[in-house]
Amino acid sequence: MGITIKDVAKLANVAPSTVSRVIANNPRISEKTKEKVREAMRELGYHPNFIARSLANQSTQVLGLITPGSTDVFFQNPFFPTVLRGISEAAHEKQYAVQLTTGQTDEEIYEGVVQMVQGGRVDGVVLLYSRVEDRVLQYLRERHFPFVMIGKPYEFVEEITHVDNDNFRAAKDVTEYLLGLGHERIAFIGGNRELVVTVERLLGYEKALSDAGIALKEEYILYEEFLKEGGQEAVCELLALEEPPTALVVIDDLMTLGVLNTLSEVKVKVPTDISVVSFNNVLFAEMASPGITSVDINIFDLGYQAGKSIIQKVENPTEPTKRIIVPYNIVCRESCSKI
Amino acid sequence: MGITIKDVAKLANVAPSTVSRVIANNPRISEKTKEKVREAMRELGYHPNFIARSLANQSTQVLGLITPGSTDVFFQNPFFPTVLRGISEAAHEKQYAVQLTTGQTDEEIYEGVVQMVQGGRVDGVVLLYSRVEDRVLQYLRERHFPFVMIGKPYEFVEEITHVDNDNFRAAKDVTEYLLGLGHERIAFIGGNRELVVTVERLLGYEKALSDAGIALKEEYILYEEFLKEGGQEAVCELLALEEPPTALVVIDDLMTLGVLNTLSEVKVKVPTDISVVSFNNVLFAEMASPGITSVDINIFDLGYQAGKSIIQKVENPTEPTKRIIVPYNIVCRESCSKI
DNA sequence: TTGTACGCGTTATCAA
DNA sequence: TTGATAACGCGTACAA
Repeated sequence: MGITIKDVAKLANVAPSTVSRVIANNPRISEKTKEKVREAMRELGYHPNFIARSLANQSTQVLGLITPGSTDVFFQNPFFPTVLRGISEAAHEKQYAVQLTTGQTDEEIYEGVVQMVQGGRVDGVVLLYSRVEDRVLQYLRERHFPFVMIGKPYEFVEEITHVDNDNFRAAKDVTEYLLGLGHERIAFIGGNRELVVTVERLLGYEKALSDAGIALKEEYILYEEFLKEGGQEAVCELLALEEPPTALVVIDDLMTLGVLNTLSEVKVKVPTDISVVSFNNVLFAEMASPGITSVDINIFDLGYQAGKSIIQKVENPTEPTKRIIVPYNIVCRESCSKI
Repeated sequence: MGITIKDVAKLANVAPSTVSRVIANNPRISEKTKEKVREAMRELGYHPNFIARSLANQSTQVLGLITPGSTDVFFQNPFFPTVLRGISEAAHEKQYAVQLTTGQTDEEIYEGVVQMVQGGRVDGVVLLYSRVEDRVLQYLRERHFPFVMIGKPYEFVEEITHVDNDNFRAAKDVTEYLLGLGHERIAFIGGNRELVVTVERLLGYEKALSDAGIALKEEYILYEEFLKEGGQEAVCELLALEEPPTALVVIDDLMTLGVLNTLSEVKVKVPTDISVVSFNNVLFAEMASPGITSVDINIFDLGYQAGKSIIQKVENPTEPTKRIIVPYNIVCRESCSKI
């Protein structure tokens, strides 16, 4: 079908291997033949066949991205396109292509990863999430397949290259910010408790409270799905309490949107009646009314660093384990006030 | 490195070709040897190598997705993850993998497509947008490379398989809806005018007005970027008019978010002072306050159908050109009222 | 500096 | 029903 190295070789009157070397810009080829070969390539409109190259090289120049099961939820969150853009940019810089897993359920995704990996479709993968006892992670570790993770590993922190924020501190910071405003009844609305990010932020929240000498209340700690519906449910539960909180730490802007919605429905005013801080600072943190005070975790950078790291690892297998902490900063808007 | 067909063959005491046939479930192999081979595969944990298979087959089982240049804008819109999910699901059903282009600028994307296509990385591609005089489209057509498009082709409508809504009618419908509410001064806020979707919806808007005997006003037709900032700018311009509109047709929910924001800043009330209808019905059409009356274009289905179509085309090159029209429906919320 | 020959892991054709 | 053997397009030792 397509133009191959042989066609070029014939036209340029050289051996196929010479053409191959010209493509690789091998210094041991004379400038003269290089030019001759390049001319032939141009004339024929030659483009190297990646598949054949991959087979010969045992390397594909493709990165695999692994989303958590329940892709529908994950994709809905603006977090996803933003990390994707970050990874994509890093990939582009180094001429890597990017492939996605396609399953919906955990099982499908797992199968997809096995196919990607064992099928030799990708040189390395990036895990877009971190959860407790993850089968995919375990598999990748067992096979010693190159990967990096976005988020903090649940186990083997020292052995897994990962890109993360200091979520513990971030959560501690925002909780202290609320404490500083005079709040004492502060609730925490987390996501799925199997996600490490939930755990880390919860720990930060708890630390801030205990440092301040405030007892933790079990009924102030909720875990919901990473959706606006999650936020809605949480609010209902909290408002039903006999001593409802005066401030909320919500783990994700999307959930916060649900929170704000429900609050406005039941005529609870933000921030006068209740203060809210959130995480991720995606687009609608700004667009919501009131604007949401949110921790900007630099999602793009998370992706970009992860992309760079996995490529380094692929190209240099002896690359040491790394932990990259991306800075965060709190963006204050109108969702908090003194008590 | 990995386990190959040869290892399996050796263990099962058959020829490599036999193993290959077992994998393909070739009916001319006896059940007995099939079982023997499968046992060996299990024992060794064999997984077929896609790269080798691709080379032999001249087919990769990979679909390429092509985003428009200015990926940053495109990715911000919830439209993207949703189509992606649709395509992804179709791909998964047929065991296809999905690869993304990675460039930012038009030029980079174009180069990426050429690499994908000529490099033999993908069997077919889906264009996630439709614009006037698109270089990528032209390239794909010239090479007779299998592709489908989401949106209506600018040219050669009969020759390009595409998945689209009837945007003309949808825009006409919503405009007539506003007319029915008594509005006569209706403005249109479009996206980039090179995008076919902008053109189609504009035509629908114009038709509705002219059918109603209302003269078009040039100053009521604006083109902005597909971002909330676009919506903001548009509003400023419109409000500066000596006869500002009483209703707006906005081409995208994200822009509408900007519109609402700006309106609320300048204390113009929706829907009492001005009515707004929008398109796409993404998550925050519902979450905005007031809720946005928006045309649900079934984004997921757009993607799913496109995925199915490109796979059909790849697997059967003689497949006739198709045009798939995905139905839409108007979701009424609180952003419109009688004048 | 360049050419020859083989291997990468499959599939497919042709014999047996 | 199965086994040799030749592709698929490229990279690379080894030879020249």
